[in-house]
Amino acid sequence: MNSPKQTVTSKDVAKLAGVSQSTVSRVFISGSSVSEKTKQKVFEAAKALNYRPNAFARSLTTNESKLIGLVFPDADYPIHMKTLQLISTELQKQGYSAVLIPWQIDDNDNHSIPNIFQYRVDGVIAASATFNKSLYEECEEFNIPIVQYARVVKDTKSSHVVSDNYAAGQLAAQHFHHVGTKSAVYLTGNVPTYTNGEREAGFCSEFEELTGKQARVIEADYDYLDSLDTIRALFSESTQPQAIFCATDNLAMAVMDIARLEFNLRIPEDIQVIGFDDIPQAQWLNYQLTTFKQDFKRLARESVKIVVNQIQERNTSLVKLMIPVQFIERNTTQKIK
Amino acid sequence: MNSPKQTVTSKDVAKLAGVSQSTVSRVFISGSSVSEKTKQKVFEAAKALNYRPNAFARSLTTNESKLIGLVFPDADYPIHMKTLQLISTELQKQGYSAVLIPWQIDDNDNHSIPNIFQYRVDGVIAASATFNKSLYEECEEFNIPIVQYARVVKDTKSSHVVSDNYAAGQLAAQHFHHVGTKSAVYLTGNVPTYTNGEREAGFCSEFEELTGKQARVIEADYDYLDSLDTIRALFSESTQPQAIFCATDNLAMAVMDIARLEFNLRIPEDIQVIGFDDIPQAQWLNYQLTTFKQDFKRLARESVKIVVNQIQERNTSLVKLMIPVQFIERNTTQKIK
DNA sequence: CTGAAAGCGCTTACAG
DNA sequence: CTGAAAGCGCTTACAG
Repeated sequence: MNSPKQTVTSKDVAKLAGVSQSTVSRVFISGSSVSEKTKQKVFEAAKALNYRPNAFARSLTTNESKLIGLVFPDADYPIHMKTLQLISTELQKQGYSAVLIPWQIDDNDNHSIPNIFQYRVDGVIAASATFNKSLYEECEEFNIPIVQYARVVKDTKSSHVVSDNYAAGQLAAQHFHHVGTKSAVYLTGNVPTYTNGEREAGFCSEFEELTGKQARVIEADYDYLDSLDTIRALFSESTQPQAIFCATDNLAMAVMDIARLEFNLRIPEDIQVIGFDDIPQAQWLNYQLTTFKQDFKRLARESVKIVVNQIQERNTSLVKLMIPVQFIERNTTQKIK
Repeated sequence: MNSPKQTVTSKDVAKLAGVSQSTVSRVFISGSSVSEKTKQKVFEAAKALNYRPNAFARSLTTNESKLIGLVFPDADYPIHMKTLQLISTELQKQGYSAVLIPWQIDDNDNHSIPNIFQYRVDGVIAASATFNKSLYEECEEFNIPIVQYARVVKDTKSSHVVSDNYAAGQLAAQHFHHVGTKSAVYLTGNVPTYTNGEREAGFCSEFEELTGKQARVIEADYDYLDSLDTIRALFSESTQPQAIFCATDNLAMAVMDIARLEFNLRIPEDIQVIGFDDIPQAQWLNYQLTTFKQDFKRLARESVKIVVNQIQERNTSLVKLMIPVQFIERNTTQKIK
């Protein structure tokens, strides 16, 4: 039953439709001048034969692949599948497909060419939080536009679209101030990222500006379990902060669990918590976490728009876009009266 | 600064290395007979020019693309990014790359050919839980092997590798029985899937076999929030089950939250809970959920192995693989004495 | 609007 | 082991 992969080509369609091969080709290129009548004939023949234009052959002549390389996000953070889906959908709308760029390209092994570049992607969207130097170099080498999604790696010749993390930090500080908070902590993860740095900077500067007191910055770990000891240590001190702004919801939930389960603290009465990301768990009965929501849909749409524009207009000017973030007030913060 | 995309071809390398174009080509095909000396010359020239073989041109002659279509999982389930990463890595090892097949191919819009098939993927791995009929039809049409990852859609000409869900159900029932449970519920989601059906069947038949009582099956919703009302209704009944086996960890955590926060039930003393998936939250202090862990690494490895084998050996016999599941006993079940 | 022909960058028999 | 040449399935000037 293993019929050999009989590929139907434009030649076959041409023969059946009684036209030349170039005419068939034209029919499948939007904007070409083909009479309605022949167009119909060709469509019929194509349908009868189940013809699909061969994208490889096409890209060989047009010198564009309609393929976008996608560096996908690190595992384990619940929000990322949506990202992927949004980007993929958005790309499809624009006539592009996504090919996955392996998360870790082995930087040492120079002999094995990262085979992804053999596919001549027209552009790259980088949604991974970790930095891959060789990727940027390759892209620059081959003049491939690259846009960073919800992240910023400095000193790279690349565009980015990112949430306004600084403003989020400011907002968190303002909220704490408005409800009378006098001491606050910014709880961060272990890997320094630009976006996280912005949150921290916005929070700390605004808190000091408003209250005259410095917010403490404590480094824990982005992983829930690995953050626990640091949080325990914090709560074991003689005086505890009145409010904690956490780099991620994950971290915020670790704080909540420790505070309530191990230190019998009430939230928000004894201690207030704000997270970042609005992961699904933030809405769970047990957490009801006040947090910030990024507009991932818009981030995806804009990222795609940017690469596509740079590809099609051969536009090399980099664009840096900042998207506002939404404050979601739930039950882990005190209400402003 | 917008240097035109100067593509370096094998011809350029040939000229620089002082050999013929076909020799250059041979150097980049493993197994071709080229003298060590010319090989070195070519490598040097290639490096100097930063040459990358053009995969499109290659696949045009070889009639294989080294591209695998990947139907990626539905959003919002925390475990899936790992899946993607594992599959992608595994593919890379085998010399393949993954191109994303949009989650929703519009079945109605027949005029717009799903452009993904213009890329002539050599095979497909389907990791989405939702069924896409046209995808299977396309694959069969074009004789493209397809393997389902951690899921089974019946009546399709496709291989699959899947966890032993039936055994997991049996194990859950056995555990409940061993600690003396007399009444149990299987709490399921809203979308019927084959894998979930297996869990249910294994659980119900084993529970009845061991205890002589029938387990109740209740349909909630895979979404945490949407499942809450059903769970509330269950706990509002006059008598409550002693144990609940949930189709997913998500569901199990909804049960726990409702039980503890709204009905003041103790877990596992008043009610036992078992989940399925071992999502990161299962280890959180607040949950410590007893659950089952799928061997995603192995699922990924086997899936890839199967497609690659079917591609390279032109092997059309379907393979159905079942991978054992690991029971992880935490604190939401009573201990066997 | 349509066709014949060249060319995209490779691989692969075929000679030598 | 190596080179010249045909061919993979398209697109795109060039004529008509």
